[in-house]
Amino acid sequence: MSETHTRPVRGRATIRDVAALAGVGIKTVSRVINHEANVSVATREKVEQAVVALNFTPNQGAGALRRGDRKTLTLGLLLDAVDNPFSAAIHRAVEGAAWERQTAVFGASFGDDPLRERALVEAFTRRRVDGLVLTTISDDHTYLQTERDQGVPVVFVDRPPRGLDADTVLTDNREASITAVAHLLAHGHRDIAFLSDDLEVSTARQRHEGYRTALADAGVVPGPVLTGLTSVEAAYEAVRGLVSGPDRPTALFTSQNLVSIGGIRALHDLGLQNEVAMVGFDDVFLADMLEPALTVVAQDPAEMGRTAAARVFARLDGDDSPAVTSVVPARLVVRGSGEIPPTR
Amino acid sequence: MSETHTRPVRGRATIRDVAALAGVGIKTVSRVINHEANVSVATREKVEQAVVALNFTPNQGAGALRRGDRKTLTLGLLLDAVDNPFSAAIHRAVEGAAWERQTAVFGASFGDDPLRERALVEAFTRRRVDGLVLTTISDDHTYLQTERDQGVPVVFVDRPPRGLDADTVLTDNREASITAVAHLLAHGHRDIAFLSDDLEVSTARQRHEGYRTALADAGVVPGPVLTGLTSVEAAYEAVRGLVSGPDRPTALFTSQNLVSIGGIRALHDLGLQNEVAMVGFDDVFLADMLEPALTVVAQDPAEMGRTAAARVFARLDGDDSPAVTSVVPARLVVRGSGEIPPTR
DNA sequence: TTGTCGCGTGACAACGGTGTCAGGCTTCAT
DNA sequence: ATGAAGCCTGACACCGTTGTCACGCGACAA
Repeated sequence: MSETHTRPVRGRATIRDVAALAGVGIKTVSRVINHEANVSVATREKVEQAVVALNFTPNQGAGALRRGDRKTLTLGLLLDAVDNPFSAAIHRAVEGAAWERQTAVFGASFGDDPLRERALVEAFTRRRVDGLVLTTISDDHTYLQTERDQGVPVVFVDRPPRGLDADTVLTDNREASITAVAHLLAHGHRDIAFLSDDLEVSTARQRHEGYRTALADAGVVPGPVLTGLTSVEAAYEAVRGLVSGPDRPTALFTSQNLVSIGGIRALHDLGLQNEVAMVGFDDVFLADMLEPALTVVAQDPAEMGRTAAARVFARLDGDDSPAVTSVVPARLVVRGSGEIPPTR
Repeated sequence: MSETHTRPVRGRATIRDVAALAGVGIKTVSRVINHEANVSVATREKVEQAVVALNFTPNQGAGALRRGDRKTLTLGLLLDAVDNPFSAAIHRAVEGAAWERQTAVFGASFGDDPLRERALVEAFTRRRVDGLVLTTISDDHTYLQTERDQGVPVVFVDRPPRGLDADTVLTDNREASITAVAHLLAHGHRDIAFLSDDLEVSTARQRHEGYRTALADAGVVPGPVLTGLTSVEAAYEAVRGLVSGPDRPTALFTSQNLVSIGGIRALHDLGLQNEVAMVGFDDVFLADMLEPALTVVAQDPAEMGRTAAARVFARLDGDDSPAVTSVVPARLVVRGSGEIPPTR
């Protein structure tokens, strides 16, 4: 036992301080805090007392550095925005799954900025996260190949990767949109507008495709298509303009939650909420309390998050089968706004 | 220059690999990646090329271990639930502020569980976060004193600490509740019910206190008080029972966002939404689109998050003035439900 | 008795970086 | 010519932990 070690007055206790106080070697302390075998009961108790007395908390970063597996018990989660309800539901699910594996989650928002997406991934890399769960905005994900080469599993949620073959968790946006539009068609609508955020985003493209497919299958001519609506305000103005004209469509398919909210506001302000039918993509809080209540195709973000987390951890546990794409079903929630008959 | 170092085939490039490839010492590589002065242009370029060639990303954890300040550029953020809109808004604001300081944020939810709160703080500690921003559920925060002794700044948001003197960011719940209740009184109500989640939570207690104060100041007898409503369903049932009886109150003050939602549902289901006045605490998505639209006292969670982040970073920058409590104003948003006149 | 084995233990190197320090080389004033 | 000062550079120790290995000891079989 080394007698040279003196506990510094300030600063956090280290394993050496514990060893000195307990009168054992540092390796023995390491054994105790990691619950390894082959430590006598008496020694274990001495060490545990010293741990409590010094309020010792092991430095996980230092451990990760030395440990063979080099795991930091940390996950990077990239989201559109942590305060978007859809993203937040994914976040909660991933965090819940991670917690069971003693893993902490870095949550980060890229907003609409592909540069920030990359900067955030690099920030995660510098911190040596064990895995990445990504919603992305950039249109080329080859830059992530390096990470995968280093053994860092990458799972995409909500939007598929481009230029990279990786695990992906998606809603079938095309199919769900077909359901939404078919619902409007079944209620007699023949003039259905499509509103979405940026068509550069793959989900918006697929929803648009579903919209066109459903109409084509029914032999109906597409209605007005308004895209690039990246905020509630933009959607509000777009819908306001759209339904104010003489040839207003009889129904709207708002293909994203912020667009739906803007659309609802515009219809309410114009007193048209019972004249123009509407189906939204994504459920929103209180949608059932509106008059008319909002009919939506609801994704299941919690399930998406759970599935994504399960994929990452499966990869970390050694699953090296080919990349899989999981499709989480969406469901039509009929509430009223989608069943308004055409008025013209 | 050491010729003994060979780049391993697998695994991530280290500073040593870069040094070997560039033909310089590791310390010089360190200088380049940290943008230190006194490196010749030629050397700098050689190193930069090697960094790119090997796809080198420094291991921040390893650096933090050795560096004097010992900063991990990491923050721990504890929230009720990352998918609660109020919490999520705080999250976004903290993350935004942290990003400007190259700091990543661990976001975590404790649900309703004080044990999990402590476990999460310990998980943060093990990862040596630079600071903690906490919304809490436990009723004794003395356990955090250890962290502060180690120089980790702790800032409380939304709910004040107990048994600890620390920076705190709050809404003036008492004052905001007085505003809400005074608004109902001004519209002629004399029978106002109070509904809240658990009174063990300090915010709920203060809101209750504001309710009682406003009534006492007006010489009005308190109405029914229903507490412990910790879910939308519980609030729904409580309100349903409350307004179904013969002596139903003429107005409700629902002092938390989930309680408001349950209350709205109950009133709508009974067709009483235009008979019973209601003011909610906390704004909710789409509250302005309801009929009647919901009058609320709205907190400003984004501002709370920004303020909390500013406090943490000020402390990290050496501010050692006494703990401050910042009060973020709430504002009354008049929309309709709070202006319904008493019907009895 | 002797050898083998397993248990409990600690010395030491190593993980990937950064702080310290000293040495070689210029530059420039004395 | 001599010295002082400043720039550029790398050797080396060290941050806090875990992996490896070797050692002493008691139990037990031969």
